[in-house]
Amino acid sequence: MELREMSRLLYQIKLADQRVATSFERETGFSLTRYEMLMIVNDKGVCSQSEIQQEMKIDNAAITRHLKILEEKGHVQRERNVANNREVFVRLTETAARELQHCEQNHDQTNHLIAKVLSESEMQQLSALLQKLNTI
Amino acid sequence: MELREMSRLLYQIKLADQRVATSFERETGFSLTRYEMLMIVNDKGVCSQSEIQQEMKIDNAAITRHLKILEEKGHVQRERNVANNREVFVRLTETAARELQHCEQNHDQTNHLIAKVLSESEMQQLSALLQKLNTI
DNA sequence: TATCAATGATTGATGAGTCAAATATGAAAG
DNA sequence: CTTTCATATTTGACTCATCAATCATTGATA
Repeated sequence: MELREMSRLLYQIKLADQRVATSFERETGFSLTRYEMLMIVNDKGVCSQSEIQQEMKIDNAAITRHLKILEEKGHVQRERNVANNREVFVRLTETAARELQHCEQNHDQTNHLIAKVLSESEMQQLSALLQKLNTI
Repeated sequence: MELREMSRLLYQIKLADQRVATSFERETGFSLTRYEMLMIVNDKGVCSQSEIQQEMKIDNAAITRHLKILEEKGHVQRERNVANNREVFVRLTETAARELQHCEQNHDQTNHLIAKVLSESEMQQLSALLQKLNTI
């Protein structure tokens, strides 16, 4: 593949990301990144910021800043690990846990933005291709 | 598809975008967005900023700012359209045209970051899926 | 022809990410 | 013990996007 085609393909990824992220935010009220972050905390129960960082693969600075805002909004609680004061433990607040559940329940699977343009199997295809890309 | 899976998929797109864009920049010396912008100007010969905007589908403000920098770096020239002073005409400089050609020629197709993880047909598959996503 | 709406570009404020440097704590070794 | 190194988080400076507001120009119209 020529460089020109390559750049078109990569630029398509960028556009898709932008569109899809803003649609997600409009539909759920959470930014994609923060939703993902909250779900990770939810799955783990309690975890340190670097655990979140490892799962999300974004910069630590970004993690700190998101959590600061999520804390201000009352979505998470943070406290230093008494056994290791370097670490900060993060957990969901109950209101956030409830809110996320509602989000999940209200989510109309067939009517979701993406479901309108991609079938289930296409989504799986896409996921597999992206997974390969994410090994770069 | 459940909301949780959906958010994972969308987050994969975000990560892929980030990785791929930084790799592209490392390899070519141009940011993906600016490379795309320069190639569009190259294809069109001379064009107004709003033409670029329509092709790239990013905010006009971003266009203005990129072009300002590309002009400072000597990659493009800009001048008002005398027939319509609202418009700014953009064209590549000769040095930039040469530089882009070199870029294209030096591009090692088999060894490119993405070629290492995706076959040609997978790239086409990906492109088709993204095209659908970009109709949202 | 004076006004008003539409068009094209720009600017300012904000959000989300990066990297690099700073801080704070803990662990290990002389 | 105290120095030194590693780990975890935070902060600062920067880039690239967005939206909303502004400015300049053009064209239509009353």
